[in-house]
Amino acid sequence: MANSVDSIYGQVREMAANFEFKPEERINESALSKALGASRTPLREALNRLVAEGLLYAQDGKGFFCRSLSPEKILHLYELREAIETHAGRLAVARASDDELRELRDYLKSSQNEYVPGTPPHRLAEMDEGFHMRVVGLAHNPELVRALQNIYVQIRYVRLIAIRNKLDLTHTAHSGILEALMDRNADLVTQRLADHVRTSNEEATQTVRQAYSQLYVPS
Amino acid sequence: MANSVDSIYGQVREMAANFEFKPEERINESALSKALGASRTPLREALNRLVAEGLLYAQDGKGFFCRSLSPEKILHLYELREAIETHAGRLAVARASDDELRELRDYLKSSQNEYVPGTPPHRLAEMDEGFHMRVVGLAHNPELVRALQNIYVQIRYVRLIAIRNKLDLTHTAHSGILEALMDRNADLVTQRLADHVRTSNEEATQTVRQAYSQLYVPS
DNA sequence: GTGTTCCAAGCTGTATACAGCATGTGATGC
DNA sequence: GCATCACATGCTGTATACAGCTTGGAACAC
Repeated sequence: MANSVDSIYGQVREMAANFEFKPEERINESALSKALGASRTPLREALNRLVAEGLLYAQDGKGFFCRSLSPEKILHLYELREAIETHAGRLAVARASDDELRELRDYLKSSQNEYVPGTPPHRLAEMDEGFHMRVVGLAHNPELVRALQNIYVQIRYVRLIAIRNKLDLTHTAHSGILEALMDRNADLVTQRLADHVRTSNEEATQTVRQAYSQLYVPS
Repeated sequence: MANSVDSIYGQVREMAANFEFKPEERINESALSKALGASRTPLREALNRLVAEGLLYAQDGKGFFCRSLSPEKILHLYELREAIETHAGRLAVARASDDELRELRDYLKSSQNEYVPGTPPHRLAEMDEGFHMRVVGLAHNPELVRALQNIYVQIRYVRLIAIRNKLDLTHTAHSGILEALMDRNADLVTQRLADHVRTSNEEATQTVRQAYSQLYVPS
């Protein structure tokens, strides 16, 4: 598994997630493969995986292109996220052991002192993602985790921008979700997750809208 | 888009969905590429897409293998399906136009006379899938559709076996879902979709369990 | 008969070659 | 100045070559 395709796949996936390719930009296979120290063959295999994941798209005869993020697409991804996370929350209430919930509490506690101004955004996003992935992990369902990971990769870039200045709110929301989980209150877990995801969605959508407006309104 | 990779991808996807490869079977690239009239290069690109979709998996140095379906995996996929379909149902209540709902009603009506003994299972599965995809389409969210399509491909084989003799029940359930949609009753839509998916899940899980037991109990 | 070793056949993973098409540039006509 | 067209460059899509590894089986020892 430490072969070339997997390695390239991971690297290009990160590049695509972070929009190191511009939206709609064509990916030059020769240049990228050279930059990654491989030939076009394994690169193209990795690119095809990323097409299947929705991070890139392919046009016959033209090559591979970076996806773009419209406000609508962000909305759609967040709706899918809400569907998965709320359902996972319900399952977690039924399936998570007390030990697992205590681990989640410890994770939240240990990250509490990092939810302060000065923490770099990528770290904030990482902690946020870490919490959510752990919650969904408590549903003991790898397919839910898998689907959610795919979404997070796609929205990571926007979250990274939108997450600034939301420190307290995020941590408070997470604490509320944990509390509802420990109370084994499925309805409350669902509601709080839904509220939290919707809030994030509004921030993210607004972020993309602003980015769009900046594109079309020259300075 | 009518190039070799896309064509091969579609064909191999069907083969994998229908388990024309046996679970855990290694895929012989040379043989398959010859059978499809192409070389190994585009075949491998298609196979990598299918790995990303979860229909196959890859082991470094060993090649590509067909997935297997355990009862647990079926359960997990159906839980994901329930999460997506119920959430889509709620959105559909808010977003579907009256015209769209009438189209759904007409679709259901036109397929009614095919829900009878004698209709081939693949046709039944197709109609069932058609109804569900249309419902989710009413949410006006391509990401939900996309995620669900991925699930349907993975469970199609099991549904094909489990669907026999469930004719009336399926159609009745669909009618109930349509009715709740036309009443714009989100809670009822959610509940009926959840019930319907869970029933299917139980049938599918039982099907796989039986297949498993047949594997290990020699005749 | 059973377990082990070794080998050959065959397969995978990657690089490279090449035909054909897309694209941008410069020349040309108006 | 502007649009158009032709062309050359460069890129994609696919086939093929080949090194290295996996694997199944034969030979062999016990």
